[in-house]
Amino acid sequence: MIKNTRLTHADRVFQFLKSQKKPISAYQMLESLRSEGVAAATTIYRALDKLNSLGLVHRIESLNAWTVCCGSHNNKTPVFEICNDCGNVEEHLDQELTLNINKLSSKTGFKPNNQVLEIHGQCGDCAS
Amino acid sequence: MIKNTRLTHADRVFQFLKSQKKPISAYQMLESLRSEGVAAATTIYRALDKLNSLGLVHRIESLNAWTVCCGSHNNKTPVFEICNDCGNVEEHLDQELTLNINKLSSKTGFKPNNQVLEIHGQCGDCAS
DNA sequence: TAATAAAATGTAATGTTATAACATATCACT
DNA sequence: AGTGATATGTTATAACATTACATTTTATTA
Repeated sequence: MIKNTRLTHADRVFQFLKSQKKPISAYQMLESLRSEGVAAATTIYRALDKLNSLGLVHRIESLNAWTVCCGSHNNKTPVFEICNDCGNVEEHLDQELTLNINKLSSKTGFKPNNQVLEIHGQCGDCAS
Repeated sequence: MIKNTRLTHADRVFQFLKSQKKPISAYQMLESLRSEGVAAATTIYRALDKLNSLGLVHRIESLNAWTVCCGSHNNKTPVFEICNDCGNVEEHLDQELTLNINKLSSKTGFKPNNQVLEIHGQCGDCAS
């Protein structure tokens, strides 16, 4: 008695993102998933909304693009290192950085809720 | 013999941004500066490019909007605290946080070049 | 000062990202 | 089979950003 076998477009978007090495824009996803029956931008954005609220994907604000989450965050805030040369993006979780963000917030009386930490530069591979 | 008194649209954009408390989108600037002769989006974007490369303004990636720089950074990376309630944005320079970012980078072999640090949440004023 | 080079701006079109409003289809469950 | 919930489609449009090329204005200098 198999249940919930239904494959939704959100699943397709997630599978597709997992197969990609770099962040992908919503419209790129649409083009790539048309062959699987996804017909409209709206559907992609709905899928991304859902995946995002499940913590399965991240939006990279400075790229207007999306990528899968590395796993679970354990209360650490994710930091993305984005290579200007090859376009690869790595997600990192750093305890100290997380603490310092919180420390800064308590200094300024700000209650953080969602953080965008994106570092652009050159990755180790491209530097060598 | 006065020279270089010419007021360009870049100056007008800068003046306007300085008069605003919250980040402003390019098209909002256009609407506000039409009365001063700014006629097209292109002009706004050109002005922002220039001001940005002079370090006079910042783009807030997660808002698609722009704000003046707080002053000089002294090698510290700016962090923006963005209030979800009132929309105010504060720029902070934090030594420790800057060190953390650099430390993380040296750990991962990444050469940082430009950082996007934007914290969304609730500011002190709105919390009380 | 007329000629010219450089900088600033305009115009028009288009590309890209994101959302809104409403209709329809599909699935899960009784 | 009927019903409600979820998923998807359709169409239009809003919001943000860039391109290519023409024109105007300013600064320079012969």
